[in-house]
Amino acid sequence: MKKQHISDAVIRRLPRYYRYLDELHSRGVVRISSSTLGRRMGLTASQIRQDLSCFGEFGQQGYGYNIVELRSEIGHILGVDEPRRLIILGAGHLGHALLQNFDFAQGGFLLDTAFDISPALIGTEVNGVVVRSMSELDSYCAANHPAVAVLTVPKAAAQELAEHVIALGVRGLWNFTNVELTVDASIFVENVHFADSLLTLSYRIAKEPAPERPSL
Amino acid sequence: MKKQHISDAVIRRLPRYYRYLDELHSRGVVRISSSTLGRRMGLTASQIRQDLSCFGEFGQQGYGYNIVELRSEIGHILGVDEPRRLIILGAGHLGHALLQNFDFAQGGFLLDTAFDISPALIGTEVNGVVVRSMSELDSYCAANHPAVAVLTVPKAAAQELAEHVIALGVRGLWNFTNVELTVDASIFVENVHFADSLLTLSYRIAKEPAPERPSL
DNA sequence: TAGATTGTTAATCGATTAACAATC
DNA sequence: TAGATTGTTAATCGATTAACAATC
Repeated sequence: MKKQHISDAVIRRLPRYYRYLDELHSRGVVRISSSTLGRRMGLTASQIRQDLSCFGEFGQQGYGYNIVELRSEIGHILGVDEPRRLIILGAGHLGHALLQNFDFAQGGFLLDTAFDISPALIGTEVNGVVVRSMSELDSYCAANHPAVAVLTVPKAAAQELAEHVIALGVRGLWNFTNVELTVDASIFVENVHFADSLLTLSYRIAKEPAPERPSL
Repeated sequence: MKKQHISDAVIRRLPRYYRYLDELHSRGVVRISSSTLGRRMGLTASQIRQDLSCFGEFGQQGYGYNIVELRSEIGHILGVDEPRRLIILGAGHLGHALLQNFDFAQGGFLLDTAFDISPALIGTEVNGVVVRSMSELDSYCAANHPAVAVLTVPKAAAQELAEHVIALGVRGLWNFTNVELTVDASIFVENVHFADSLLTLSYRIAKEPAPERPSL
């Protein structure tokens, strides 16, 4: 039975399912039951069935789930088949690394432009994406209506730039800066806080005594 | 009252507290109550007091929390005052970006070496950190006992390399590759799955109809 | 002192797990 | 058909919120 409200916990598991089904598919697996998938992913079969039931009925009694079909359904739920335009703000080391390594198209995003203020970067092309001057940002947005902006600028520039692109119609921010952005509730913000992530690792290591190390 | 088991939800809020208290401190704020902090961070006062009470009693009735003191207590809980050695595996675009932008020392990590297999990178120095050949990995670990390895290698190399450094005594993995690592339960893995993160943004945008755009 | 705010206990809410009838 | 496995309802567990006595 389709649900009205989907919890954050469920939403965050969807990409994992998507990724894992992809891998199973590439290994030639055709179908899978919730119990097998659960065992493999470290989840309970109940949880998987509950999660999926938020969005519809994708399985078949006695058979399980067809992998290609379920993967495509989840992709649809995640919106990968509705291409949306995305821009990168800041083509420094991190922005550059994303341009080089990350497959935006696979997530359903169209990317053709990054923006920066550095004269050394403006006009260069990375992996088929042109770096333009921030001064062209307004006209680009007016013409292309990007839905998402990636914030890979210095911390100090983040809040102001975020407000600027929101005014230009951007609906979601992928925030790599180490600041808590303050924006209207209608704007979607997904934070990638490296420092926070590493500190959780630090905590776990600090808490757990080191196991006996076999003498080297 | 100190708690035995700390939930994951609490652990993930600690770095946020730490970061926010830092910001308040740098703005010259000396003390704060749980209700004010909650309002600012979008949490309830109850939750903050519950979270902190897992680790001890850091406040004072009628006064609230001293910011410098609380920040230092949380830093201690997170283990930032117990320096631990860290290595970067893979000095490509992403590893390079981390070397350039990320302050490992602030999280209590000592970093002096990255490893790569590319002859073009081996021997170069980035931000004071030397890139060495993977062939030196074993002897480096035997001599320096790094606690954490950052995985910024291609997907295909991740699992094998993870197992290798675990055998060399590494206790935590900061995994930037888009694979689910399979390792012993005693090893701490913190995943930074860019694709998963962006897909949650995609989902939210796909689900919520675009608001009326003021005509441009 | 009086007001403010803590740490903690109790109540509520939501998410996960278990159970099972339906059915492929 | 018989066995397997779904989707869903009910039970359990855990996390968040509310309430309040203690006390600075």
